[in-house]
Order: sequence, then structure tokens, then C-alpha cells
Amino acid sequence: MASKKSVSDAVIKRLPRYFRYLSDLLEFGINRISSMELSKRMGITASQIRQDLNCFGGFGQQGYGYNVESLFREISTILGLDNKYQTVIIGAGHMGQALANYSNFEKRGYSLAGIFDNSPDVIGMKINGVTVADIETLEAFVKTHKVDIAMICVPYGHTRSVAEKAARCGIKGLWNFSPMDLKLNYDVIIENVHLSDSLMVLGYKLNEHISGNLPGNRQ
Amino acid sequence: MASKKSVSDAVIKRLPRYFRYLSDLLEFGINRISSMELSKRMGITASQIRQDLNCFGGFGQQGYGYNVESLFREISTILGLDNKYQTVIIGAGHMGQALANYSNFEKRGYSLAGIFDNSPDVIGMKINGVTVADIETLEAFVKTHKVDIAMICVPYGHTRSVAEKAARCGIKGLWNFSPMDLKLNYDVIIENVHLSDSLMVLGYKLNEHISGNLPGNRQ
DNA sequence: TAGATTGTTAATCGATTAACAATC
DNA sequence: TAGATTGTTAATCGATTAACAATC
Repeated sequence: MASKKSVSDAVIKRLPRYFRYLSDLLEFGINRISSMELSKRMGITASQIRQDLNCFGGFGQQGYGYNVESLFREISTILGLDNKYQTVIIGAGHMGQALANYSNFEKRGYSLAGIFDNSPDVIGMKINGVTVADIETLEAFVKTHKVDIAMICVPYGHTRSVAEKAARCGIKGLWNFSPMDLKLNYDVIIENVHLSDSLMVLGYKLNEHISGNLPGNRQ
Repeated sequence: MASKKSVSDAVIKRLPRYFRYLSDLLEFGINRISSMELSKRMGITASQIRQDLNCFGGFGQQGYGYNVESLFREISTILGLDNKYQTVIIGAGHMGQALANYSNFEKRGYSLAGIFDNSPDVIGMKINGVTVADIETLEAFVKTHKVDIAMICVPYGHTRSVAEKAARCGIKGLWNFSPMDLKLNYDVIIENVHLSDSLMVLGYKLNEHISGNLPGNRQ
């Protein structure tokens, strides 16, 4: 219950990056790294790395640096990757199907428990071993399966109502793929993925680049 | 050639949000809005809106506010949505197929010119009207089609080499879906989409939430 | 021990917010 | 004109970077 002071969003968003770089280091068989060396690889300052990590604990050792394996485990724990999450996909269109086939998530502890849709065209279809069920059966499903996260891949117009349905069922995490900033009057955590926003940013930078004002990211 | 002072990344990333909210306002038939009113809708300060917009020009009118339609057009122009972009998808797996079927992009001026893969299993297949071609034919294709953006949806291990191939062909924008921070020694703009990072952030916040320290985003 | 590198405090920088004169 | 709201400058806040004493 001791409420530790909350960590800033900027730091939280960097955690998966640390996770990835440490994972790579492990693969390379490197078992010790200094903040200085890691900073060179990641393209951020050593200071920032030490500050970030010290939000969660003193994982290093003076004069030595960080043990890659133990730091990797710490970051994994912080990110909650030791936990198992049950997920469902709502919307079995192209994006839903792509997510259902994404094996990376399973590897990180996010396992796919169900897929739901409202269209008879896809209900009953099997995607990556999971049969698409009628969205009307979601509530009953959640009652028996303890679902943590709903990945929402329905068309724009259905997003809010589907998200509310999921929240009402007691699902606590929503991963929203519609181009809207989903906010609900429920006690849920929402993470928005805005692919079209990302593409527009790319387009903007491309224009800036072509119009000759700004450099690309040659390094 | 007059190099205007460059706009911060934080502002650039908000542009697509403005675009979306203005687009909604248009749909609602609202044709005038003050920074105050828009700030309430978007959940940011009116000050920030005025500061952001004034990076690009004085689009408002004292005593009146902003004309929604003209502001929408300005933002569209800033984002380069008046331009037509030719895109190719590299990697015709599930994610590549999902992107190929995303009609939103077409609507915003990003048109799909080709899909490439290295697997005989998918080469020749038709996705949303576009036939998957052999990746070996990419260079010849780019020579005749002026491709602006490559959407890279190949497995992790192939990402760097495929990205380099695209850059060598002269493609200036890369949209990378692999969980790595792609950096190349080419003069290209790279935008990384890290779905697994986003999911991990959701997982982190879910944990924080459950362990009782932090509020969800009830509003 | 001497050298290296952390954890942490202090300084700097940039982004956000507040305030208000300009002006429609 | 009076009222409203912008554009813009100044103040504040938070995040990043630098510095260094602690310590392995």
C-alpha cells in the first residue's frame, strides 16, 4: 500500500526499449555492460539510463556496471512480463487476424484466449487455432476465463460501444487500434495505437526532408 | 530555401491529433471553434493549442477563434496530405496483408503501388487488388514507379537487409514494423511502429493499476 | 589499493502553461 | 464600441544532462 512516487510516462515508454536492447545483449553473449557502453548503443545519454533505472532500484554496481542478465530480469519484472495475461481480440478483420498470428506476444506472456466478432461471415472461423466466437458471448466468456486485455480491432464506428462492452465485462486493459482517443467512464487502462498518426508523421517528415530544410536520420 | 526554425517532435506528433479532432468537428457540422473549446475536447490546454498552431502560422482570428474548415485544410497541408504518396509493402505476411487492406491510408493520399515478398508461397497472390511480386523485382519496380514509402513487415531477422535494399533503391521513407530501432547509413526517414512496446506499456500500467498505487484513466 | 562506474544531487534545457497586449 | 479570443512574451514546470561523492 506504500505508494511509491509515480514514474513519468517518458521513462515508462523507454522501458520496452531497454528490454529489447538487453535482450539483444544477452543474445550476443554479453554479460556485463556499463551505462556508458549501453548509451552508445541506444543513442541516449548514460545519465538518462542511470536516472531511468534508479526509478526502480539500484541495479548496478559501482566500478563494474550492470550485469546484463540480472538487469534484463529486473526490467522484465518491472514490465510485468513474469505475469501471464489472458487476451481477447475483438474484431476478426485483417488487423485482428494479424494480431492473432503475432507469435511475439505469446512469447512475452500474452496469450490469446478468444477472438470475437459480430459477423456471421467470420464467426466459427479458426485463426491460429482459436475459433472466432459471437461477440454476444463475450460476457459469458469473460466470466469463466479471467480476461485481462481486449485488443480492439473493429471499425471506427463500433469502437466506443465495443470498448464499453469490454469494460462492463470487467476487462481492465484495452488496446485500441481505432484512430480515436478512446476514453471511457470506466476504471480501465487504455493504450491507443494510432497507425495512421504514425504514417502521417512519416509523411510530414518526408516533406520537410524533401523541401530541403531538415536532415534525414543518417547517422 | 529559407530554413524556418524546426518544429519540435512533441508538436509534430500532435498534428495528426489535431487533424482527427478537426475532421470530427467538420463531420459534426461545427464550423467555428475557439482554442478554449477545442482544448476541452482534446484534453490539452488552450495555450498549447495556440502555441502549436503558431509554429506554422496565424490561423485564427482574434475575437472569433478558428474556422474549422480552413484550419483543417491548413493542418492537412502541413501534414502533406495534399500530396500523393506511392507506397509499397515489403513482406506479405499477416501484418503486410492487414496494411494492404487498410482503406484509411488510400483515403489520405497514400496509395499502394506494390507488394513484395521472397516466398513463392505468396508471390503471385492478389491482396486487395495488388499482386504480390518477387522482392528481387523491387529495384526495377521503383525505377518505373517513383515509390515514396516502403512499409516493412518482414520478420525481425530480415528487417535490416530489406530496409537497406529499399533505401538503396532510392525509397526515402521507411515505415518499420519490426521490434528494432532501425537506423541506416542512408539518407532516409524512418518511422518505427513498435506494437510489442505498446503492449508492454499497457501491461506495465495494468500492473501498477492492480497493485493499487495509481489510478486508471477514468475521467 | 587504485580505477572504474554507479547512485544521486545540482544545473541546464526545453516544453508547457499563464498572462496580457493586440486586434478582430 | 465592447467583448472575445488570438498571437506572443514571460513564468513555470518537468525532463534531461552534467557533475561528483560514494563505493565496489
